[in-house]
Amino acid sequence: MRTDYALRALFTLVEAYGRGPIPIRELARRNDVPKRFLEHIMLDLKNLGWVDSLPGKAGGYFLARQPTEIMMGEVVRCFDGYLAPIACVSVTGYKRCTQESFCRFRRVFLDIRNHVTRVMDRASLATVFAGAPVRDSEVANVDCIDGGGI
Amino acid sequence: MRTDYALRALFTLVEAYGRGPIPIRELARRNDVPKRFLEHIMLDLKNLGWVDSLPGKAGGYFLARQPTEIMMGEVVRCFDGYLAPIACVSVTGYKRCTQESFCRFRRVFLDIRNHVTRVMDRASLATVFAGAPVRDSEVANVDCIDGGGI
DNA sequence: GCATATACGACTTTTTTGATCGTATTTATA
DNA sequence: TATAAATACGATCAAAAAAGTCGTATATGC
Ligand code: SF4
Ligand code: SF4
Repeated sequence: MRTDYALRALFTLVEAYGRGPIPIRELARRNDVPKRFLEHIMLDLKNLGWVDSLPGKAGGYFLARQPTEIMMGEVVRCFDGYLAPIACVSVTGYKRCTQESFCRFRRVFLDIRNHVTRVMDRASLATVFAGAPVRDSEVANVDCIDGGGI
Repeated sequence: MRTDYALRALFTLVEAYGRGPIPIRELARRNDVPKRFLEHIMLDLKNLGWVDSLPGKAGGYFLARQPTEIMMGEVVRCFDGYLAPIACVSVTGYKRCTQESFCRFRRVFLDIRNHVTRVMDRASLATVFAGAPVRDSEVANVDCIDGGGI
C-alpha cells in the first residue's frame, strides 16, 4: 500500500501543481489514506526531494519538481526497493542466488524486468496524468493465449 | 520464495522427465531449498495435479503432465494468487479500489499486467527449459531511458 | 520386519506491513 | 504576542503473511 498511497498523493499534487500547498488532511481524505500513515509517506517524499512543504496556517504539501521530471519508476523503486519481479534480476536491489549459473526460468523474469523498467522509467507523472482512467472492460479483456485469468 | 522454490523443483523434474522419480532429499539438495519446507510445496504441486509421487524405497516425485503442458503463468498464479502487479488490475485476484474511476496510474499497471500475462502464459516448462541461462551482462545491461538502475 | 520414502497437520519464528500516538516545531494572522 | 493550524518525527504497536520446523502416520520394496 505504501507505494500506492505515495502515488495517489503525488498525482493529487500534480493536479494542483502551481496552485499552492494542500494540507495533508485534504490529501488523506481525497485519496482514502489513513492520515497519520500518510504523514510518514509524505515525509519520505519530501526527503527524497519530490515534494516540499510549508508548516503553519495555510500550509501543506506541494510538488518540488515539475511533473515532467518525476518518473513513476523512480518512485516505485524508492518505496519497493526495485522494479524487478525478483531480486536476482534487479540492479538496484540485486541479491545473488546460488542457482544463477544454470537456472532456466530466470530469463522469463529478466524479460519482465526489461519491460517493466522500459515502461516505468519513461512514464513521467505528467505523461501518466494526461492519460484517461482505465475502463472496466480493459481489465477484463485478457489477450493471453488461453484467455484465462490473470 | 515459495513460488521460486516450486519452479526450481519443477524444472529439476523437467530435466529428469521420463527417467523415474526423484526423492525430495535430492530435490532439496540440488536446488538449495530446506527439505522440510519443500515437502509442503511438493504436496501443493501434487494436489494441483502437476506432479505425482511414489512412496517407499526408490520413490520420489515426477512430473504428472508433459512439460509442454504446464505454463509458468499457471504455476506463479497458484502460488502468488495472481500475476498482476496490483490487485485492482487482476482478474483472478481482483480487489476493488475506491479510486478506480479516476485513478490515472492504474493504466501503467494494466500495461505491465498485459505483458506479464502474455509472456508467462505462453511459456511452457519445456520451452523455458530449452533456453539458455542468463548471462551476467544481460542483467547489468539496462536499456531503459536513463540507463539508470533497476 | 526393516529401511526409506511420502503425507500432513500443528507449531514456531521471523519479517513485513500498516497504522497509531505523543509531542515538538513552525507559521499566519487576529 | 497569543493562538490556531499546520508539518516533523521518533517510538511503538498490532496484525498478517511468509518462512521454516517437528512429530508422527502411512505406504512401498526388498
Ligand atoms: S532460482 Fe533462478 S530465478 Fe530464482 S532466484 Fe535463483 S536464479 Fe533467480
Ligand atoms: S489507487 Fe489506482 S492503482 Fe492503486 S489500487 Fe486504486 S485504482 Fe489501483
